[in-house]
Amino acid sequence: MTPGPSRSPAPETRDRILDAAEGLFVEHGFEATSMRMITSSAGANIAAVNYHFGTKDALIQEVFGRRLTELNRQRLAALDRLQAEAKGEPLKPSRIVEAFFGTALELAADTEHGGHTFMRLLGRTYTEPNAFVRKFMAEEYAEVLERFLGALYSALPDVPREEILWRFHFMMGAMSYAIAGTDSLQLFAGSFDDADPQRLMPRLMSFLLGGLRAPLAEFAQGAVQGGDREAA
Amino acid sequence: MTPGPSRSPAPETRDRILDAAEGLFVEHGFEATSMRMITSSAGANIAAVNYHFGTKDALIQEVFGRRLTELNRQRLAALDRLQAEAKGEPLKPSRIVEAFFGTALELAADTEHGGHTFMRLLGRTYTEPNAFVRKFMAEEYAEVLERFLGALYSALPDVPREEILWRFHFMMGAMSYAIAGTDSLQLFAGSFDDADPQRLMPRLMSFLLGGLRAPLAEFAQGAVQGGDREAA
DNA sequence: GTATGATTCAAACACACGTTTGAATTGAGC
DNA sequence: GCTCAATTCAAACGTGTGTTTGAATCATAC
Repeated sequence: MTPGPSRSPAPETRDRILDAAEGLFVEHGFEATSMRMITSSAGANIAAVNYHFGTKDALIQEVFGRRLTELNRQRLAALDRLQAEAKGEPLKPSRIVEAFFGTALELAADTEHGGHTFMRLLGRTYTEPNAFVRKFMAEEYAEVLERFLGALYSALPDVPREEILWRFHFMMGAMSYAIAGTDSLQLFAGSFDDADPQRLMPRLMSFLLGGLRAPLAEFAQGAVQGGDREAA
Repeated sequence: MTPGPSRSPAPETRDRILDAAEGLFVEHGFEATSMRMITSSAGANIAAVNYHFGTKDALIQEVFGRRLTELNRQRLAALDRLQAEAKGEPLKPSRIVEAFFGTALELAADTEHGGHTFMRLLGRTYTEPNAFVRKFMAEEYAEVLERFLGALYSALPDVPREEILWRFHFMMGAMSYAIAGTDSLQLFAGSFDDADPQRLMPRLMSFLLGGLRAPLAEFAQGAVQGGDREAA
């Protein structure tokens, strides 16, 4: 039962289901997207999803897996390239940030092959409550985060590691919202005519680097008066 | 049917349901939280929620309404105070940002009366797919965003309004993730021992102001080379 | 052409969902 | 003590969920 494709090259039903699921997950969320919505949108039978993937959770995992693995592979490749070019010299923090977030933004700018759709989904999923999804994401990110945080630690030896960690967290939030929140929540009513992903890249990069370079906060209570140490 | 409380002062069942719902929504999300989970957690009968609120959507709306209205009232009061003190002088952008985000961070630092729980929920909800929730949030935020963005436009007359809009968007993302993502996604494995909300405030503020002040990006394609104009 | 494995299909499974019902219980005002 | 409205309760409503079944169809190899 649930034999799985043994040696056939590319049955297209499987991919149609993945594409349909990806789009519907973005639009309605995981829980609110039913298997019947997915299969009918993909023009497949309801039983097809269990035949090809087993369970709904496994389908979710596969929706992420096929894109996230590749994204993180590219991120690591970009970091490898940087470190190879540097030949032992310390890396510029801005280049590290570009390798991580720029790679993601390039995927988000791809509106033709579903990259944009996926990045919207990914952005929302960082705060997804579903335990299964969380666990999967953590595993998928473990190596990448270790490598990039390590690179930043080396590039900024004078900045406390905890500060770097927090700022990386802040940066991920800014990027995720920039991508996921633009067209989903119309809080900023009618104002994002210029949601062109091509233009998002330089805008966001400038903001991220500004935040990374901000003076380190002192732990005075109340209003923040930034110190004069520069973080980056 | 569904008479609603007409003139009684404070039946406690209603509040127990709201508190239980708030906590469960944070933990599992809206869709994955059932009425039975809520009422059993609140020690109430399953029918109580429909008696007091009518529908699940109305309950969700009330969970947000009771806290978000107050938060935004405080934000506007803080801006009023700033503008009164300035007596016509232009406001410092950093003060405007503090009025908006600092007020929210203070609520997030309140772990005793559920403020922290609520802010985690709020952060995730900015990207919530549910159409009903989105519409409600947009209405609830309309006035506050108009006032604060207007204040920033006046404080930064030389910066294109679209840039200010984007940076505000980025800032909201950084804050939301900082609050919502800390304990939900353990991407940064085991590293956030120091998740003390009191310390989050100065850290995040420094980052946000750094991003706001970052040089404006030029729209060169490819890697970002920030211009030399300062945004704030 | 027939055998074999992969895939599709209509139908049903048991279960959980949000909501409703109508009777019981409570509590204050007279 | 009685009245009457507010509230609680057990039970059921109809519907949609993820998943499973077993037969039908398809495609390939011999």
